[in-house]
Amino acid sequence: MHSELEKYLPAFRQQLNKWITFSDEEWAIVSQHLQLKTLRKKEYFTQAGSTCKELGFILSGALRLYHLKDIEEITSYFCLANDFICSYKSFLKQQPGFSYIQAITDTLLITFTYDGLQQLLNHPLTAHKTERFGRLIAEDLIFCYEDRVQAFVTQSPEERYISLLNNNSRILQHIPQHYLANYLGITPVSLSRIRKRILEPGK
Amino acid sequence: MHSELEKYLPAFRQQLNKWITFSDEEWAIVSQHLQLKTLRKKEYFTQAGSTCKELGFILSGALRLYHLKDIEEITSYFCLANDFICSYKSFLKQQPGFSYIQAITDTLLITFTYDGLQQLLNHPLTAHKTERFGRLIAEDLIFCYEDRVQAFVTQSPEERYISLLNNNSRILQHIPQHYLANYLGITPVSLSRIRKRILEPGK
DNA sequence: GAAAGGCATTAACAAAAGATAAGAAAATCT
DNA sequence: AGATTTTCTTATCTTTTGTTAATGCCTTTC
Repeated sequence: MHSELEKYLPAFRQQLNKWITFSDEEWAIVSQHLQLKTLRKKEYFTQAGSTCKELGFILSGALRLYHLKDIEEITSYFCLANDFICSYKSFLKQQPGFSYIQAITDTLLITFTYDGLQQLLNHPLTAHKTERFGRLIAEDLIFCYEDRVQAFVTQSPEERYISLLNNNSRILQHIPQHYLANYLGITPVSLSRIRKRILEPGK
Repeated sequence: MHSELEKYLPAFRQQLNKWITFSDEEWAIVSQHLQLKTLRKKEYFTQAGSTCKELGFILSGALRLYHLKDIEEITSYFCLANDFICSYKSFLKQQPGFSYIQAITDTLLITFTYDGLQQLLNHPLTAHKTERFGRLIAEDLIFCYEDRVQAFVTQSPEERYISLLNNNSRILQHIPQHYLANYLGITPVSLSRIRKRILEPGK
């Protein structure tokens, strides 16, 4: 039986080589626990109050992670193609989380379920590499957070926006400005002013 | 031969149970790779430009992590007793980092060297648990960063200070205010004003 | 014990950000 | 295409923060 999923497996396996390389034998086991998931624009990967049951890898599309403050949605992160996406605390502790993860555009993902991952962590043939894989993914996220916290601590909102322009312009494409403003820790109105300041250096 | 280190091993092993429990046999191997390290106030655990060679666990004392912006020191994090401390990116990639980690008070640590940890990761008796231990430590750090980034994105400096008072007052003791101000992403002058606003709600 | 340096507070001013509202531009829907 | 949201910009006003500098307190140092 050949599924839609199989079309994407080789590309996914290729991407995983950034972290870990599975042998054919190992891959046969790992790939049993993979699923394909499609999200239409505005659909949710996970929501506050529910437990995140999957770790996703984005084949195409974009997602945003947000929280509610009072009744306002505040976007704190974006994930694009070839990123992993997860409400980590909720997923790893298997307890209800506080994050919403929503598709910004139609999105295609490959997912591990929590149970599938536990099986891989306990299977003698895959335990070691899966454990290492989990560690490496977690470490990558730490590097990312280190940079992000450092930006908040050492830079002004304007400086943060400029470095986003220079270093991460991938994020800027296709993402509404008011989400970006949240990401930078400011209001949409303020981001608009910063943009104007940068574009009109005279005056 | 009995060393100073041995005095602290049982307490350390006890603390590690939060993450992972080593059998006596495993512990015999793990403990071979541990070292005791003392830092006097203002001494460095690691410095920018050099590669962080150790992962430390704080038995007593306090450290701050800071970066240089221009010529100014900006404190982005604190670690206290029973925390792990490391310049993670530099340590994990074994490449020169950009962080200074300095003792705020006299500090006592137990350390793993990078090489020691690699040996544990490759030793058949300890590989699996050490790999998992590394993953769990990394995950804890992620939970911590998740909260920190969310604070920057959803809260004003004043709100961040108030939640620090309520949730993390452990950090407030013994730590100079100008370091705290950096941690909150504001200037020391501004923190002083916030404190005044809170203490004098009238007016 | 006196001097020196570091640290928190306060003040005054400039710059930036938040809040609110209104209007323009763009995207979405039927 | 026309209509309806949604998003972005602009304007006004208030609040907060940054900057610089001065003061007083406390700790360290000799």
